[in-house]
Amino acid sequence: MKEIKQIEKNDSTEEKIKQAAREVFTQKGYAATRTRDIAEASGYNLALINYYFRSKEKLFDIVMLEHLQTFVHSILGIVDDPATTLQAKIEVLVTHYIDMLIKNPDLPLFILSEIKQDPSMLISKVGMDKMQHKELYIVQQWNEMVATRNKPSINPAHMIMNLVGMTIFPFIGSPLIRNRTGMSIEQFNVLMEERKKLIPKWINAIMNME
Amino acid sequence: MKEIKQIEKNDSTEEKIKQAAREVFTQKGYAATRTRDIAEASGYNLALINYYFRSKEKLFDIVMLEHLQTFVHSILGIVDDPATTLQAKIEVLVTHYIDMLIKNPDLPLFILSEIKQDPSMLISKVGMDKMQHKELYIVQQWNEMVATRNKPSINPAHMIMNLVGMTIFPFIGSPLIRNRTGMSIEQFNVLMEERKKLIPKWINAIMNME
DNA sequence: AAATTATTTAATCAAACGATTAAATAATTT
DNA sequence: AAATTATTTAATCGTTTGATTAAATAATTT
Repeated sequence: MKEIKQIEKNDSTEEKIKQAAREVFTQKGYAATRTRDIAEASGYNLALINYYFRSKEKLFDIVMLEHLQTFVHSILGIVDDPATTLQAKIEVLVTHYIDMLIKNPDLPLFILSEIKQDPSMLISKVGMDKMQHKELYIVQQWNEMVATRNKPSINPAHMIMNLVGMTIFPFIGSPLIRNRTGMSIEQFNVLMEERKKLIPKWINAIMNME
Repeated sequence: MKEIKQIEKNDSTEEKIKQAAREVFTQKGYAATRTRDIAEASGYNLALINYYFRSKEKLFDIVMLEHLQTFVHSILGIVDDPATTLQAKIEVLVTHYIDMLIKNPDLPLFILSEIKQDPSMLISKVGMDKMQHKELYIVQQWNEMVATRNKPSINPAHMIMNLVGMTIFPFIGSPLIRNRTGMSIEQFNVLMEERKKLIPKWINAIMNME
């Protein structure tokens, strides 16, 4: 056994600081986060934060890197699976992301805000340019679908925006939505659970219209 | 004529500072914006900024207030018009918002980020709780529609999220989308122009499915 | 031309913030 | 028990930042 001292990997001090940093950064954004906030949230002190991670920016880079990996993670496995239909892929994707977003509702706004501040991060801090042209199986399936379908063609970019927008936007707009409607987080999450099944149907309806 | 000295209202120094503040705040957010940035962007100096607006926060409040008014503005006029059909209202709304977002692509991410930081702003800094229960005409039209339609009913909240998500999300995700696809802003805007006509159709297809 | 107002200059303050350091103490390992 | 490692304490440094001030200059009005 390698794990004798630390029962769980996230029991180490370094990991606990990283966890705290993740929470604070994700909730407040880089600029509004003070290193002292992270110290307080972690239960350790300022000196130790810098002892482990050298600087605020280095700690942020690590947090952001892991976040982006969380986001990209397992997408490829879903999207590149020859065993599932296009329809099934959409269902799995939406379910997967809504589950993740219910657990991490701040993630989209945080990531999109920081990317906007520094889009070069996508290629510098993450090797996100690797799978650029990988000829994913889902692309092939998409092309087959639009070919065998005798409807006016739709720009795939539109459908991706629709799919991602319908899935992610409610979480980005959640504070506003909840404020306006008086919805609780629980009620909101019930709606999100409903959307797991609804969004694929809606995408389907859009594809088969006219 | 009241406007002899200043040909345009936005020729005054106060207005030019406010404009600069709007640009910087909207692009970088409150926390990442330094008062010195606003001074530089306005062409005036730090002392004058504080001379006119007392503090960074006061200036921010004004900017945010005007932004929220921009967002809410004319919605009521569209949504509460008894002369137009529900379908027509959706078309006008989408067109109106996409036009506005092409001119102000940073607005949604900025507003939603700052609202998230301080949701109480919606009622404190803006009188956004006035038109709370105003029994808008569009609500009546919606109820009529779902009544005369013999399809399974959909929670209106879902449809609003879909409509707003499909309209606004592309602008929020624009930096990421453009980075991934290599799209230029012009190409992106062409897509957004297309969506003016497409989104109402998609909403329609969703409403009439099953 | 004189008076008033707008804007700049430059210096400065106080507080906040990222970061470092050295020494003290606690916890763990050997 | 001794040695090593982890963490705290507390002080401090240098910089940034929001904000203020007083005096000088420019622009506008009277």
